Amino acid sequence: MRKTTSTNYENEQALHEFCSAAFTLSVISGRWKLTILVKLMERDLRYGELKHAIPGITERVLALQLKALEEDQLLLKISDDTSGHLPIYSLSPLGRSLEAVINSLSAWGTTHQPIQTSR
Amino acid sequence: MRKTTSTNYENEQALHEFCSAAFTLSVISGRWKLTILVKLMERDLRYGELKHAIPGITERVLALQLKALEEDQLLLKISDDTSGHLPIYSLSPLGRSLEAVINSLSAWGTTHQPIQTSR
DNA sequence: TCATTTGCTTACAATTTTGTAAGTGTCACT
DNA sequence: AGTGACACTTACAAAATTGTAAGCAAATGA
Repeated sequence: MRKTTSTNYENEQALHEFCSAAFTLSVISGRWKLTILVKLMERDLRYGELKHAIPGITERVLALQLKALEEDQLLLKISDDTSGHLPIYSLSPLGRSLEAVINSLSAWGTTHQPIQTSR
Repeated sequence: MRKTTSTNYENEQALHEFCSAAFTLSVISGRWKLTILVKLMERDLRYGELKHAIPGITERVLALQLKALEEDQLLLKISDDTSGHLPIYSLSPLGRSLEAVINSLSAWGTTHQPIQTSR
């Protein structure tokens, strides 16, 4: 849980108020969030499918990031309680609206990322 | 200094290799980096000017973020050793090339950021 | 029905980032 | 020579994020 009484927290909030880019950044920042969003742009996925689609992510962190994305309304967790069972994660319209932002990030990275030396 | 032997570090590197958006994100992530970049888009500034332009930032963190931005080649630290004295921070062409990305982030934030309740 | 898979949660630890406070060296001015 | 502004650096601490390992309940499949 994050403290709401720290200088750190206050600084972040203040920045969001006078820099909307910083706000956007905070929504997509986090080790695996972008990857999750990109996967969900292709199609809706279940927890386990995400886990397999994202090598290296652990259960704990996947759950955390999904929860954060859900809290920020970028995705919906659809559990059909009446009949079905397994929940499915699906991008919300708000989540889909990030596509342009992600494309912009991708484009810059593709152009400017230094070539990785293979090992 | 960051450890290069941690799982955390390895995960980050791996992500950068297969998601260029994640790479871009890593370059602009950091509490005050965006703000510094935005200020420098307007005009070149000295350390002290940046400090005054960005309320809340501390000397230590300003120095750290400037160093990171410099290492990522987004800005130049120009110290005219021959005659002048005070170093000036100036965006590199690479730094300026981020303008489109930042605009994209700003646009999304402006449209989708929830209204702040004043206090 | 009973083991297995699935979708998580919990307790804990390592790592990373950010903040606090004080100090250092260079330069300018007096 | 002394004082102060400026551009940092250092030692330290707090906070935040990420990773490791295990556990657990509900749903599924045999």
